[in-house]
Amino acid sequence: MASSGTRASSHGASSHVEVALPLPLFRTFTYRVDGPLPPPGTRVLVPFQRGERIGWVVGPGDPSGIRGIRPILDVLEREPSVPVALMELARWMAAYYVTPLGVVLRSMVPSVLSDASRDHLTLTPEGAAAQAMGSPESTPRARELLATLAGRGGTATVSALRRELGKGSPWNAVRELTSRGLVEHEMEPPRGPTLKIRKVVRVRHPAPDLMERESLFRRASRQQECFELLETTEGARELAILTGEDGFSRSVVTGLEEKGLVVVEEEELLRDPFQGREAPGPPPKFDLIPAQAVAVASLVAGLDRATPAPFLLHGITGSGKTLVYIHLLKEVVEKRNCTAIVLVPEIALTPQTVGRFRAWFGEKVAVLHSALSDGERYDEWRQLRSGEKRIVVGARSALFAPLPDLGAIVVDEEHDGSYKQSEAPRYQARDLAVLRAHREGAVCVLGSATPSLESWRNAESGKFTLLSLPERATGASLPAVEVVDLRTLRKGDGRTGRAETVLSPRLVEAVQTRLELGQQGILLLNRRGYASFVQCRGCGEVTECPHCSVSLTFHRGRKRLLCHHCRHEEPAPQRCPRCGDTDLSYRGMGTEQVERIVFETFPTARIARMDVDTTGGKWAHAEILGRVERREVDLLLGTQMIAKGLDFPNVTLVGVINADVGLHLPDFRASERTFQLLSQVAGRAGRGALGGEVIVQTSVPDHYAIQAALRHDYEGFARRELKERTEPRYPPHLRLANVVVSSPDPELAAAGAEKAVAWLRRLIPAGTVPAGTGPAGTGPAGREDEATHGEVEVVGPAPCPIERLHGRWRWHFFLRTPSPAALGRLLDLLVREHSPDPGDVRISVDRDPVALL
DNA sequence: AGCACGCCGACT
DNA sequence: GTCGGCGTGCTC
Repeated sequence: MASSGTRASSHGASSHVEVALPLPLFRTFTYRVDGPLPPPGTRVLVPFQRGERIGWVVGPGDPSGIRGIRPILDVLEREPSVPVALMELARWMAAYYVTPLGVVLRSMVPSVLSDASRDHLTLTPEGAAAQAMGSPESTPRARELLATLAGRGGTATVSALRRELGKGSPWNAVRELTSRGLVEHEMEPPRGPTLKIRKVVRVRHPAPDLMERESLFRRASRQQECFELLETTEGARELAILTGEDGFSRSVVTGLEEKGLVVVEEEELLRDPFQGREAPGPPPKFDLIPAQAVAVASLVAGLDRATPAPFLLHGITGSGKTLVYIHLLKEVVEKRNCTAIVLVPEIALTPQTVGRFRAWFGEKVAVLHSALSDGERYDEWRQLRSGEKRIVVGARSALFAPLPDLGAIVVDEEHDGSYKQSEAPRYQARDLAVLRAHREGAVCVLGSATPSLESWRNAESGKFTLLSLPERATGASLPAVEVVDLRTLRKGDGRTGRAETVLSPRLVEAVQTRLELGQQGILLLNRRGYASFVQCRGCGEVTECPHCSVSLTFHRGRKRLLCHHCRHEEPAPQRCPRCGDTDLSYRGMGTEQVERIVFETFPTARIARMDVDTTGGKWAHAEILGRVERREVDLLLGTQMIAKGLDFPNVTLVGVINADVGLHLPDFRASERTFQLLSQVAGRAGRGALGGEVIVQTSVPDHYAIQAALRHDYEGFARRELKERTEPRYPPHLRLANVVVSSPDPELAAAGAEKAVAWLRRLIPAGTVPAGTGPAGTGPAGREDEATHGEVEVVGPAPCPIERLHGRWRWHFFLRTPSPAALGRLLDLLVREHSPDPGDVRISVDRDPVALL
């Protein structure tokens, strides 16, 4: 589609384009194009150094002053994979998140579209012979390569060999060996997007008449049967079915082909990720309650504005936010024939959520789920681009869906940390949703029971329009929340693990009641594994990860110690590795241990545990929830992944085993996250007619985050938390960037951070008023032109809270400012102009960080 | 990132 | 003398 047909307007002569490559280079490259100029957003194959790479055309190129311009090798698509609107968004992201444009573009398209070419090496017979004789005339490096290649069965990619050989480029050896005819070097063309194909046998027309049949088939009765079967199935049937279930051999089909009666065609198949999964039922017949109707009316009115202000939909758990979204989407998709994006946290992409959208919008919905294969993802993406599917439901990256005529963007659970990408480009999808909607004139709704303080403040300042759903749609009230003070359970005995300190008498009683009534309960503990550290009682030694400065978590099921950061694992020790003592204590209780204790306490209860360790398989997650839904489970136990979006009316009890996990982390958002988690999980209770209660166990019952959660008092929490963040000042009162300097060498990391800080401080004029002393409530400055570096304050450097990660030592510092423009300029200078000391020192910038660990 | 070029210590 | 270690600079 969109074949504008004006490609003949090229001036005949060759011209140039600017190409962005997905490499850590803050610049673009100019290439010559012979033929029509591909428009911005088009993927092209270009020669780069000694290889080929995929990049995106980002605009016309200027060849003046550049020597050795090379021509592009191929235009990879007729229609840009990145439409104009998204290209502009990409440029904004590149600048704001200080990331190369090509890296941003790569993150916007399905991964199959940016898969680069690969060099293949194959051992020739001569090469195999030479290798067998030790190849004395080769250089050592070439000999090594020859042996490695032989070890891999005679063929491998250069990058695989480089990994195995380590140290330095293998290309000298490759050239030496190819010139002597010992290996063959082939460039595999970049794999285009793969389409799933099925073979279909189709009757050719016109079909033979009866007379002809007589002579055609004669004694070929199987051919005749096969042909006649085809005629009864509208002239076509899948080859695999004919040769499978129908029992015809392939030679029968071949015979028909040779007689010219049928053709075997390849047909493109769309992979449907929900194929064979539960078919969505008919839409539930819910009427909107008044508050929902008001919200829908405001949103629909927004559709009529050219650039509607973003909406914050603050609705308590169970208030029916999803139904509000659905009514908005119906208006957008059905009445106005526009398209829409629905972002949800990854974990909420269960059949339960997805099913609701599919029930209302059926085949118009594309679902982008992390469990999709690359091919499935690509298929969904194509159908969105073509306009065949009008709604996308997906995690973070679904924001970049190439939808024409965008009408609305919904960000559900907008406070959720998973909207922030933790690798480059480190974007915040919620913020980009607001931006994309604004630029495309679409309505943006951010929904949550516990909005992020950033969004709450935007609502208070009038930048966002606040919509409230203060009551549950079913009329049910929020469950009563009760606190159990863990300190009173542990008098004089600090040991954990004893059943009565894990499950208080009060919680045991409440569970018991549920079991007797045939109702269900949810138990939350936000800590995986059995014990978060193993300590020797003799010498106090705690086993740490060899690559990270964190303790290893004991996983009892696997009898191993795991690092939750780098996935290092080792066998669980029988004795202390330092002093040999066999008296080891397992401290820091996790879900595995709670599962054991719950089982011992309630031997007849049917228990399911859900955390990343039990949800390995593609659908394991959905399977566990399915069992809960069918009431095959009495108690669901798990980490935070059970706190979101679940809607089971028979769940009448929520128990929080230990609310303090995470509350004392060195992160300014620790309280906010605790409040959100408690509020979300409490919202799982009493969603049906049966009512519900919540029991929260904690050692700090007076903490304001816990107190506010008890009272379901979001606004009270927000007021208090905003005050807590004024001294010292933290977002949302100002903007933050976290700069991490890392190296395998601790000295280099520290020195690198010091050097970067010194470099930045030289740019910041002395004596200017530092950020943070201005009047409270100063919003993100719109005074772009006046922005000076002086408005930015450097805090640090210091070692990161986790000093060592993946074998690298890490130091970090903050940049704080009320002026995003000033911060952006300073960061841009840092990545472009500042060069770290020699050695393996890396600097990474995280703008608007969500977690400082 | 990935590659080439260039300049210094321990091996054929 | 060479191999290859790493620092430096470039990639259209």
